[in-house]
Amino acid sequence: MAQKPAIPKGTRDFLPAEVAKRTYLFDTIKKVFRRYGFAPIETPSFELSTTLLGKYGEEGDRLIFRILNSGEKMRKADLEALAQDNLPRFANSLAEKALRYDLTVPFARFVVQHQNELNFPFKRYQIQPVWRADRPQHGRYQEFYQCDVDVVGSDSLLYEVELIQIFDEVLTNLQLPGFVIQINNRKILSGIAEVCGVAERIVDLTVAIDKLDKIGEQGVLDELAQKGFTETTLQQIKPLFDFKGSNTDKINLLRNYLANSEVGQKGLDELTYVLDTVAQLGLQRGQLDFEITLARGLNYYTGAIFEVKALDVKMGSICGGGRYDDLTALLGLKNLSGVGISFGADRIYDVLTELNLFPAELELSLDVLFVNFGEATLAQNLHLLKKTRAQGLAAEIYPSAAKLQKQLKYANDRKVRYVVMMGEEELLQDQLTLKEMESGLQQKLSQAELLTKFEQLS
RNA sequence: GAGGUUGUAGCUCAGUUGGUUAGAGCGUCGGAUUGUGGUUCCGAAGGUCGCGGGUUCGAGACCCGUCUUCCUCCCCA
Repeated sequence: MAQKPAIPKGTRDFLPAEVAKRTYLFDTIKKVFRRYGFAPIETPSFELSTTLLGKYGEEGDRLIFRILNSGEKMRKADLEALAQDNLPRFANSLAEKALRYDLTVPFARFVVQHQNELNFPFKRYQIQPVWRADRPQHGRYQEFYQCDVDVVGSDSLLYEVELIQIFDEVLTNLQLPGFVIQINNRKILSGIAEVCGVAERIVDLTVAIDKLDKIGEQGVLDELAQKGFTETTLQQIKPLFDFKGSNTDKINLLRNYLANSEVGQKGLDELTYVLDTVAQLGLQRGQLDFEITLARGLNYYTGAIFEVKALDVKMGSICGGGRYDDLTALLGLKNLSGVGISFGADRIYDVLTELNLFPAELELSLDVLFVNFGEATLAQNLHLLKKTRAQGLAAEIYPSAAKLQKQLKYANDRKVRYVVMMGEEELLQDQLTLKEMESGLQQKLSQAELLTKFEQLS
């Protein structure tokens, strides 16, 4: 009966010390977002299933958490579909709502719905949890926060540049020592598919190429062969494996390789512009790499694709993003291009923890503790406590006149900076004892002197 | 969704081929004569051995199921 309570797999509780770190992380991110002119919005944690389904590809649909219909709505269950073993249709009839899978699709819905209330280009940021019915692993959770910035209503490549600057600024501000911002362009990938004569199979092609790092050239070829790509196609793909060197080297090789692909050339133009502009402006700690094999990213990307990886840690991508030209069209609003990126807060948290990069002062939760010496001195302590709080310091008084030893141990555990001791001894001399916990030094002060000192702190 | 792996006090882990009241370190709490923490000394509390079945005279150890952990795929932040 009295079983130990538990939480679902892939979810976590956050203790005060963890929340302090997460707040620091979110605040650092928000500060940069605001500086680039983005304003926050929020959307519901669950959407209508029809809004989400079909936007993330087949795999994506599988990972969407569905919310079971309740009450009378359960009667809507499509038993016929079940009888026919059509599980997807049956599932849809059981759940007309679902937890959001990311923040981009709900944002697209938001834009379509509020198009007449928004000014374009519309720049928004959004920091909220998302849910995925994934199998948990290191750095993969079923509930995690994404921090998204997106612009819709402009196809200007200046926004690609701006978003790269945001990657660089946020991660630099978080003191991350090294990270690579990988960039590619969906149009280049389309060009490759076109040149190889498999334009309609771009997804299978790019998904396989994306694994080059992991499974090697032969692995990629094997996977493609297995998926039914012909030997001729494989031969046309092979040269790509040798496209190495600097960003410009790779672009030059592709210029030639994609000579007969209009869309491919367009992709290279876009990429070149972005790379050149960023190079002129310079980055702080980030390194911007054109990665031909970068193909991931959801199906709805149409232009630039981004992915960021932290150096020296075993962790998947910590950020992602890209341009999507047709996402709002799926929801009924055409000709509205958008581009955006997402910071994976929980993964970044894990990286910062592993590299020990959180500022130490985040642990300080209480500035001042007043020792409780009992009824006789309580009123005067409470008044001084009130004045201390009025100065903006976090202060409290111990709830009972426990032994001094215990009260100081509490102060120590709470990592309190100062302890004020104002008992009968001190009050007789119209003084108090201020103890600085870290050094252990104590001094006698008047109440006025104490408040003057505190004023300088806050 | 596929395959593998893990689960013993709050935490990190011991626990011999199944055999008496399941242990340690750390942490927590209490104490070491009057108002001084982080170091030391003494003491105490705390475990349905993830959960549910089964095998056995007997199971923390073996079997099955289930949940969870971590890993490899798939996919992704």
